Amino acid sequence: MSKVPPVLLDQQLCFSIYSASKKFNHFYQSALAPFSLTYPQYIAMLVLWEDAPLTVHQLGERLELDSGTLTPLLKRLEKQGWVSRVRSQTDERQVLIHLTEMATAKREEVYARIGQCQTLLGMTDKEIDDTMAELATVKSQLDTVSRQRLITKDIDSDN
Amino acid sequence: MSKVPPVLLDQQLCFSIYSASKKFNHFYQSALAPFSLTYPQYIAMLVLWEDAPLTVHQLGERLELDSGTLTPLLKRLEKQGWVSRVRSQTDERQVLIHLTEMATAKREEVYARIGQCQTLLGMTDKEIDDTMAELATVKSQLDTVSRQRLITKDIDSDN
DNA sequence: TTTCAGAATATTGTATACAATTAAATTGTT
DNA sequence: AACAATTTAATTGTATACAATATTCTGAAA
Repeated sequence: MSKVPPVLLDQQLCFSIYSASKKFNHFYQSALAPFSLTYPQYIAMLVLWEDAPLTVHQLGERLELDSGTLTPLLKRLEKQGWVSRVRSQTDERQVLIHLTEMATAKREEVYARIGQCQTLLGMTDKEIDDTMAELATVKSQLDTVSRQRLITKDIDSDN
Repeated sequence: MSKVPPVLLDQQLCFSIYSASKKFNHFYQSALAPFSLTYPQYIAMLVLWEDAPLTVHQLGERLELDSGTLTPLLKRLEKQGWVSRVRSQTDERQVLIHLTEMATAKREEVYARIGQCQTLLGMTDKEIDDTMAELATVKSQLDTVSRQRLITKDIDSDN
């Protein structure tokens, strides 16, 4: 009975976003190649440059990543000399992520590189703000829906 | 000398997109849990429902994924009964991905589920179109820039 | 036809992601 | 103090991504 409309990949907002996300990844990954930073490593550094030291948990809240992702990522950043991981004295459950001197020294250089990337992108501040505003709408919808004990099977019943 | 403006995570379009992409992933992943499809598996099925059979290469062009990602993904889809992978008779380099009967049978059911997801998202067609249009702009910029033999180190020189 | 450049897929290695579990430390309650 | 509940990181297992390489096959040129 039920004749449901076809779902075309090219009309899916999710794929649009998925694809854009991957392209941005590559873009920054190559722009940051001189620093040997992957994109997730780069955004971790951004947060740390804003606010270090931070616990793994605090960093994870900003990046929306959990320790399963962050622990190995931070170990790699440590091995490459960007951060140090230090057990907190006051609460031994926590690990504090500190910037190294190298990280502090390279901050401006990375900022400058990112500035160039933004220039290359060639979007006006307004275009960027508008796009981010639309994405914020999408994200808040997704959060709301996810929180609402998602879709129950029985909505399907048009058979 | 050079005082470069700080780079704040929350003002980065890339992070906005990265974050939205992950949320969409979870959203569809849970919506499609009854079918045991991950998000990348789901978009692969979408393309196949449009056009099967397709070679790995053709599928990869639509999804912007290479064989390094697709080969194992398709093996998992095969194991779960969604597709069959068949060496082409006419060109033995190629592997044709066919839909199984189960996949054909479940198509409408999945389409219906996605329809519900779109309803839950609560965005108008116009909002979705507008957002996708803005993302298309971003993506074409990223493509252009990437194609242009990317950023040379010397642009940095403001020291 | 032999050879060889190019094409298609698979494989290897590295790095995310994230659910689920574990382990250790802390807090709250009695 | 004792101990259950919670919190924080780390670990385990599965699934993407993607660069780089290997393998096999095809088609074109010599």
